[in-house]
Amino acid sequence: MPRNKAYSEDMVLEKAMHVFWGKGYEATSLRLLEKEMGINQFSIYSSFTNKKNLFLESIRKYREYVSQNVYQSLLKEDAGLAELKAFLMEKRKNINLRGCLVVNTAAEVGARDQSIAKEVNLYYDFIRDMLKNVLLNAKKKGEISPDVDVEAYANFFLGVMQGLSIAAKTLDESQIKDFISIALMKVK
Amino acid sequence: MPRNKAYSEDMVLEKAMHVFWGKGYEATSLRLLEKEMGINQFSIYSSFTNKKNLFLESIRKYREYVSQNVYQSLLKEDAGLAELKAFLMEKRKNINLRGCLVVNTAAEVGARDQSIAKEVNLYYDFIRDMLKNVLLNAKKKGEISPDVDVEAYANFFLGVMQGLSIAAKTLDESQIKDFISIALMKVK
DNA sequence: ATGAATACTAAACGAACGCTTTGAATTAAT
DNA sequence: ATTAATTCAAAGCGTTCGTTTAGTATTCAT
Repeated sequence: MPRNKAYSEDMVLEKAMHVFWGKGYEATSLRLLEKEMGINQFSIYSSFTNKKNLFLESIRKYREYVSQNVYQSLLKEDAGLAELKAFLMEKRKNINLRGCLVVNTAAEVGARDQSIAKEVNLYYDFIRDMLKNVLLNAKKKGEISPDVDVEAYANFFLGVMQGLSIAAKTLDESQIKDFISIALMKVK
Repeated sequence: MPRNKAYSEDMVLEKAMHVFWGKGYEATSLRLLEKEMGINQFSIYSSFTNKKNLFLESIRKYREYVSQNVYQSLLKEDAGLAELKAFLMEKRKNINLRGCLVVNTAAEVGARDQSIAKEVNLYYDFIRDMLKNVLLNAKKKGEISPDVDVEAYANFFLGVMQGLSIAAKTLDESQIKDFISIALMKVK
């Protein structure tokens, strides 16, 4: 009986994610979302309840997005130190002025909103797990010493990536190169 | 002839800085500033022109504030590696949930507003210069090898501090300790 | 074809926004 | 005392905010 939706919720969600990524939570208005998502406010609310929930879903979508478009090489089952080095070295020249949606969110919203903070933590758990797997593989391959503390180094590179997201907005390419090169010297 | 101001512009500016530090630029309303600064909107505008200019002046004030309350040990003429280690190690337990005003600003506003971006850059020049001086002193004292690239390591620690500001909002103390400890390894 | 259910457009809601103006209160030199 | 300058509290400017409502269009089982 019902009429069919004229849009894909998944596709308009990805568009919303890009808007939040570029402008942040507060500065993104529903009028802009309406324009960029290509559907009107009624549809936004009927599909995503309200602005905050749309934002929360955008963060989840972002995790999916970066898995496929940013971290794909590090998420390969057997990715090791070589992949980590290649990733960071390539990242520093291909800097994204929008930084990282989750870092931006942590900075903007911080711990002020619990549901958002929770989503941020889930994202970092995901990145940390990925890094732990990479370091474990590096050990197996003999790329790093067998007595490297994997958990500690995962937290180190997580911190480096957080710094990199800010540095990408404020430093120039050669300064970022310094940062990455020295960070990579810490592990062997 | 004129009546005297009932408030100190410098003191209300510092109060404004703390509000922006805690809430960010967009989320801080003039009504809240009015309340926290203890003066009314007319006075805010007659002293600081408009919200954006008040924000710019708050960033400048922040530089002055951290010089006296955060980085004082590193700004001492002869501060070296020992001071840097002590600073980072102490910072990791005394984490500030507000993070760093300038990192928050970089994440929130990014390069969208030129006058704000310029103020952000000035702040990082200041931090980088401080770090360069620390590393130069460390060389003189023999705490690090004479062929350490001071410029590069200054950029490295700048990146670490940017990461630390985000980590302070998202990671727990032991994870931050991992980050800092490894960052400090092998500066020599 | 009809009826029930859902999707869509467009307009509008009250509240809050950044910002400006008004007018009375206060000051200090004349 | 008068006068000119300045401060301050309060109200109000037009705009935009997130959200909702009304009314119309579309779909599909009967």
